[in-house]
Amino acid sequence: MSNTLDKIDTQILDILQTDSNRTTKSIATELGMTTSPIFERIKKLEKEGYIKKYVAVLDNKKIGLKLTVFIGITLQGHTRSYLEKFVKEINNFPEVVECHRVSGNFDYLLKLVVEDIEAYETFIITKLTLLPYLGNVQSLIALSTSKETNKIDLSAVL
Amino acid sequence: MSNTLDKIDTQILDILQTDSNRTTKSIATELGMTTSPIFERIKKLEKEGYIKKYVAVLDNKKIGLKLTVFIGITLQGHTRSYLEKFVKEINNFPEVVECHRVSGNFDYLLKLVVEDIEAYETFIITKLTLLPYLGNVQSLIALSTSKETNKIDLSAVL
DNA sequence: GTTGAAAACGCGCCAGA
DNA sequence: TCTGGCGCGTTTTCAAC
Repeated sequence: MSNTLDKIDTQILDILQTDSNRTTKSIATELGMTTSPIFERIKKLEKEGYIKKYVAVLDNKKIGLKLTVFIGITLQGHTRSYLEKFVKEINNFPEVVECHRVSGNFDYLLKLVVEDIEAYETFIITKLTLLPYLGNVQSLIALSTSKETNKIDLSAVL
Repeated sequence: MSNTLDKIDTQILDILQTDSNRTTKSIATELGMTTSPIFERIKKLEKEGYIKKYVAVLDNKKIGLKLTVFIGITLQGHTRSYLEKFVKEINNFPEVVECHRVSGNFDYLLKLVVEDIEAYETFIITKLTLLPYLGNVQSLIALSTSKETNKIDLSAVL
């Protein structure tokens, strides 16, 4: 069980993060191998956690969630126990799809996907601003999105 | 072909955006139905574009891409043709996983996934700052990420 | 919508190299 | 570790209700 990925592994990962419904056979053909080793490698990649899960990617806008917003937050109190509580609360909001602790001009950066401006305001008023020790809050509303993927660049790690 | 989604559709979408390897049978059982209608609905959701694709979600850090960075960018020139060229260039960088045109203190917000601080600096120096008309550039480096998903909140659109 | 069943497909196993 | 092939299970399709 080597701890590192070879070229074939990264090629498999690259294919699966583009389309996880590809059959082992079609992957095998593309990589010039047979199904068995490809199958074994995929299972290994899953078992060792390189592949976390398989998901369907939905069309947010078509479904009715038309607005993406990023919110930069500065906190006034920084006690450890409070930070944990703050993060826990934030993570429980279903509108919040990402929560990062960041360095720079903010303490936290959130990414939200909501229906519209109203839903965004509702979130701010009924959820976010109820949290204590909130300092500066700055929103960046996505007017348009030219790229949005979670396909990461595996060529960098080859 | 109704233009809107009913409760069963959203339940199916919710299941699939959590785990796309669920069989139609297990979904049918969970929702108290038989496989056939579930199968038909899934195909319809795919065909009509509610489901865009199926992908494997990888463990960035385990694979060696340990750093997530958000970059806010202000441009100095705003001619339409330049904006299009700028976006096109940005979208071609494999490190960039998201590019949003935003309102607020920046014109664009990028999300990058790279190996480490060095790779980030390399990106800034050899790619980003070569683009003309670049104004203010501000980076937010993710120190830790407590939530990162693209599972959107379907309860809002029910 | 449901049921049931048949066909096609891909998975997973195994022996062999 | 890869090859190739076979059997099992599932998916998918297609009847009829």
